[in-house]
Amino acid sequence: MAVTIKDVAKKAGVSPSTVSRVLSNHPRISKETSIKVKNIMNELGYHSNMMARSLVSNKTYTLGMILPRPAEELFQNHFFAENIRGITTQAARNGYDVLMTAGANDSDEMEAITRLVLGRRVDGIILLQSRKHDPIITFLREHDFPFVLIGRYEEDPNVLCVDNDNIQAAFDATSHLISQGHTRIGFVSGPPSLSVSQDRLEGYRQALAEHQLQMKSEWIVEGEFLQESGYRAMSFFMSLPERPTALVIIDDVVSFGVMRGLTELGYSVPEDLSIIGFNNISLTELSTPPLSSIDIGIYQLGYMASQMLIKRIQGETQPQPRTIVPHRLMIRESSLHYKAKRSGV
Amino acid sequence: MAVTIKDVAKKAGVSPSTVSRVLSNHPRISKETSIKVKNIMNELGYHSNMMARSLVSNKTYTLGMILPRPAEELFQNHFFAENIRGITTQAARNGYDVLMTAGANDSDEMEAITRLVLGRRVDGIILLQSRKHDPIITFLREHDFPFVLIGRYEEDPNVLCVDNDNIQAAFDATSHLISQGHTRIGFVSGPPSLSVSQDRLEGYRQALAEHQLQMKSEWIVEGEFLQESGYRAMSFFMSLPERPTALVIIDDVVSFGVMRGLTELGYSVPEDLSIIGFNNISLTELSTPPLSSIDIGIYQLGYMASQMLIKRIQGETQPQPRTIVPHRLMIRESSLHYKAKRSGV
DNA sequence: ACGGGTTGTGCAAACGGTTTACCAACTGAA
DNA sequence: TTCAGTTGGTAAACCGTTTGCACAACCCGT
Repeated sequence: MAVTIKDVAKKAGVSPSTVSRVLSNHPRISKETSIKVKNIMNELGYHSNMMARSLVSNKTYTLGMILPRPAEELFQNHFFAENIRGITTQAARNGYDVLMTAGANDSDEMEAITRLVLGRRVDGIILLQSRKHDPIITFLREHDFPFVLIGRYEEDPNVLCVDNDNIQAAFDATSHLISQGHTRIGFVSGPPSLSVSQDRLEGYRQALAEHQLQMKSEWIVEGEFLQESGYRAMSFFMSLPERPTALVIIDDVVSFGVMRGLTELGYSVPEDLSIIGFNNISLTELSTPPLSSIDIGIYQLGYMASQMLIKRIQGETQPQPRTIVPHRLMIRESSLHYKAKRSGV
Repeated sequence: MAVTIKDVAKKAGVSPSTVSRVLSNHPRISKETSIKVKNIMNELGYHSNMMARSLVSNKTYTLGMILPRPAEELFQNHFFAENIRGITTQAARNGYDVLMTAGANDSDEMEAITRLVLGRRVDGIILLQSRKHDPIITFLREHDFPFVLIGRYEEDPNVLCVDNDNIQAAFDATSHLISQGHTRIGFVSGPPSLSVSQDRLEGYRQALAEHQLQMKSEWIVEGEFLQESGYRAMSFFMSLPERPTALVIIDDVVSFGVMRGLTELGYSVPEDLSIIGFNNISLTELSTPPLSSIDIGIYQLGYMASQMLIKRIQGETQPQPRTIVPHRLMIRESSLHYKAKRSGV
């Protein structure tokens, strides 16, 4: 049905091997033959069959990933979309495609990975998340299969991964609030088991320490990456005899919960409470007031992961296993003008 | 390196063909042999090579799609993420994976499609968008290659597609406002060239007509799917001598522009102006007040598209080429209690 | 005991490429 | 003239599966 290398060969009066060599720019093919064959290829509309090519070359030019299961977190959709855009764009630039597969549960997922790896469907894998002692990572390491993790894997420092410097990011966010004149700053954290929570808390600590500011344990609360957590944290803070005047908040969605609660209680942002969140989701610009946030470069995370993986596949060794994607402060209304009001302007 | 069908055959003392038949549950393989071979497969950790299998069977069990290029519209990320989740989940249920590829420009994209189709990398394609007289669609039809479009294609009624009933959706949104006691209802539209804009406007018209309500052309404004468009529309409406008391707005992001503008001018939603948007993006719940919206079932759109495509690939004929995904009214604060305030409650 | 239908399995030819080994013809230097 | 070294190309093996055809062994009714 489809036109094969043999059809081209026959029409050009050469052998299939010659056509193959033309395709791969083999040095020992004459200019003349090459041009002749290429013309015939165009004429016949030849396009090489990737399956056949993969079979013999053992390369698929495909990166695999598994679709993260729908998480409760609102942030997920944004992260997922931006991330995949970064991954796919970079892959495309290097001639790779991205294969996505889904699993309804853990064993499904494991089976999917097995299928991709052992079935030789992909050349490498990008993981969008990991658990402690992740069996998927164990599997991939055992088979010495190329993969890159977005995030970080405590158990094994040799795992290739790309991540943010969350300590520094929180440090910067906190410092920004300090620079706005705040001295009483609280922190709304996520689940304490997550390394993001730990790292951001640490950055917050360091910034306060550097400026010799008071750090009260009651100004640190933990929650989920949900709006409700923000709402609850806000209620708590506002009930304190000595309130913070600004908050560093683990995630934008949580920040929205805080903002909403404040509005309901008749307080205003940033005058009564200045806030800054993390992740810079698109809604930050739309809220009233617009929310200051740390942009963690989600697209870039995907982009770099893709790049690292392709290098790894092609045998380049990485100088170090971890790549850090820089973050950016996106300062908006929610964390500005505090001083202005205080000083009566 | 990897364990092949031959290794299994050798160890089991049978021929490769027998192993292959065990794999495909061929009826004429004895229970005995089947079990023996299966044991050996487990023992050796055998997994069949998809490339080889595809080569001979001419099936890849893969659906292809091209990554939409970053659009200006905020809504895109949410749509993309939900959509792909639907597509991939349904695909996985049927044993298919999804291959994503990206193109930086039109010709890139065309080349990518060619690669997937002619290179026999996928069994079918899902298109997330289309242009008028889309060359990609022309190409696919010419090659009689299975594909499904999310959206609709005016030029060819035979194209398989899945879409919403936007006329009905806008009808329902408008009717809802009417049921809340509004009689002066405006419409904020998108680019008039898009069929979404046309259809939603039509639904709005029909609802007003059914209730014999006044339809003033100055109560209909066009814009982009951007916040600014909403802001501008709002300014315009509020400057009119005879203002609408409620708005049907083509998109949630636009609605946020309206809400923000109203807040800035000291008006309040829904008391001064009730609004309802489309698409039900996640922020709708987070805004103050929460925004009423029409949920167009984005996940479902992807899910159905995937299903249609797989059926088409497997040779099932569809009763009709278009599938309509039902929409749902998500009523929130922004379009409620209008009457209540009017009557002084 | 014999032919005809099942059953269970092996052989070998695809599928569409790549790649190794090999060869013929042409250089050019000794 | 001869021999070694290029240059341009062919033939055949191979990648891992599937599958049509052949065939032996059995089962059953006559």
